[in-house]
Amino acid sequence: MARAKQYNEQQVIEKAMSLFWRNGYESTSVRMLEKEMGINQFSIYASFGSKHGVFLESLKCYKSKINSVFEKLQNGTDGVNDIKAFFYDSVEMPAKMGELDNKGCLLTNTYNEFANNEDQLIQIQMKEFMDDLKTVFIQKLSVNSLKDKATIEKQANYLLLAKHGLAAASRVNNKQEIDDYIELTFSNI
Amino acid sequence: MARAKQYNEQQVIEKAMSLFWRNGYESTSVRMLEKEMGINQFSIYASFGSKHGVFLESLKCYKSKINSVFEKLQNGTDGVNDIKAFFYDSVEMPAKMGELDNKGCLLTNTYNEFANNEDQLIQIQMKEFMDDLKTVFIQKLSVNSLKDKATIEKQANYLLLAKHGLAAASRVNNKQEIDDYIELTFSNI
DNA sequence: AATATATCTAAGCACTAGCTTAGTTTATGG
DNA sequence: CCATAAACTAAGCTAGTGCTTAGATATATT
Repeated sequence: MARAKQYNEQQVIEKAMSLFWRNGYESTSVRMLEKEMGINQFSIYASFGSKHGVFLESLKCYKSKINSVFEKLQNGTDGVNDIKAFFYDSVEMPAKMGELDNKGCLLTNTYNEFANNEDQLIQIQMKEFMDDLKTVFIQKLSVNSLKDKATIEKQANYLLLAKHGLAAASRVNNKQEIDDYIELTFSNI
Repeated sequence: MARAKQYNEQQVIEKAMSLFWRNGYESTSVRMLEKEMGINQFSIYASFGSKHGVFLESLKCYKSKINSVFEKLQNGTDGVNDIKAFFYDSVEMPAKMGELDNKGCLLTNTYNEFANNEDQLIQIQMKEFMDDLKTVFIQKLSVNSLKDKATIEKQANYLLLAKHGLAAASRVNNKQEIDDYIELTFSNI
C-alpha cells in the first residue's frame, strides 16, 4: 500500500455542490472548485474525472439531501395538502441546509441552465426528477378524490409547472410573495 | 466625409438579439456574434462599444418587438381576460417572430441568468419590466371588481410569478401542458 | 484626380478555461 | 529501514474569451 487520500470524497463533493448551487455549472470554474473543495486540481480529476463528473456527483449529493422532504411527501396521507406542505418545505429547504441566501433548487436551476443543452446525462437526471415528482403528484391528487383521470393529469401538470416557477421565484421574491403564490396556486385545485 | 457603413445597425442588432435569445448572454461569444451579425469584431465594437453594449441594444430591440403584445394588454377593456389573453400571446410570440423552436422570453431568460448578478444596468431593465407588468396587472384586476386592495395585490404577485414560470416552461413543455397551466392559473381569479 | 477620413480586415493582446504531466512527498508492506 | 506505489504540488498545455490595433480599403469632398 501507499499514501492514503487526505480528503474525504463525500465531504469535498458537498462543498462542490454548494458552489455549483450558488453559481450554476458554467460560471463555476475548476479553479474555484479547487479553493472551495480545498484540494488540488489533480485530486479533483483523480477522484471525479472531469468538471462534469464533479457536477454529476454534486447533483446526486443534492438529491440525497432533499430526499427527506421527498419521502415526507411520499409517505403523507393527506392528499393535496401533502403537496402543499411539500411546496413550503421545498422553499425552506435551502435555509435548513445552511445556505445563507436562497439559491432556489439546484435541480431546477440546472434544469433551466441545461434546458436547450444536448448533454444527455444531465437531461436524463432532470427528466427522472420531473417524472418522479409528477407520479407522486398524480398519486396524491387521486387520494379521496372523485376527479376523473384527465382532470388529475391536468392538475399534476399545473402543479409541476407551478413548483418549477416557485423554485425560480424563491431566488428573488420575498417570503410574503412566495407564501401568497403557494396559497393562490392551491386555491385552484 | 468618408466611407459609409456597409451594414445597418438595426438589422445587425436583430440578428444579435436572436443569438442571445437562443444561447443567453454568457454562452454567446463575440466570435459567434461576428458570424451571426455578418460584421467584423471591429465594427461591433465601433457601433456598440462592448459585448455588453450589444446585449443592452438587443434587449431594447426585443422590448420594441413585443411592444404590440403589451399594448394590446394595456388597451384591452376586458379586465382579467385581457391578462389571460396576454399569457397566450406571450407564449405564441416567439413563433410569430420567426424563431423556430421556443426560446421562452428573452427578458425572463435574462432575468434568470442575471438573478444573482450585480450588473446594475441589466438589473434596472429587469426591474422596470417587472414593475410595468405588475402595474398593468393591478389595473386590469381592478376593472369591474369588488376585490379589496390586498387581494388585488396578492393576485397581481401571483400572476407575475405565474407569467415568469410560464416563460421558463414554454422552453421545455408542450402546448397542451402550457394551455392546461394557463387555464388552471386563471380558474380562481 | 488628390486628399482626407471613416470603415474594414486580420493579426494579436492579456487572460481564463478545462485538463495534463513531470517531479516531489508520504505512508505502508516486506 | 528501504523500496514501492499512491497522493500530492505546481507548472504548463491548448483553446477560447473579450477586446485592441496596425495597416489596407473605399468614398465624399476639394
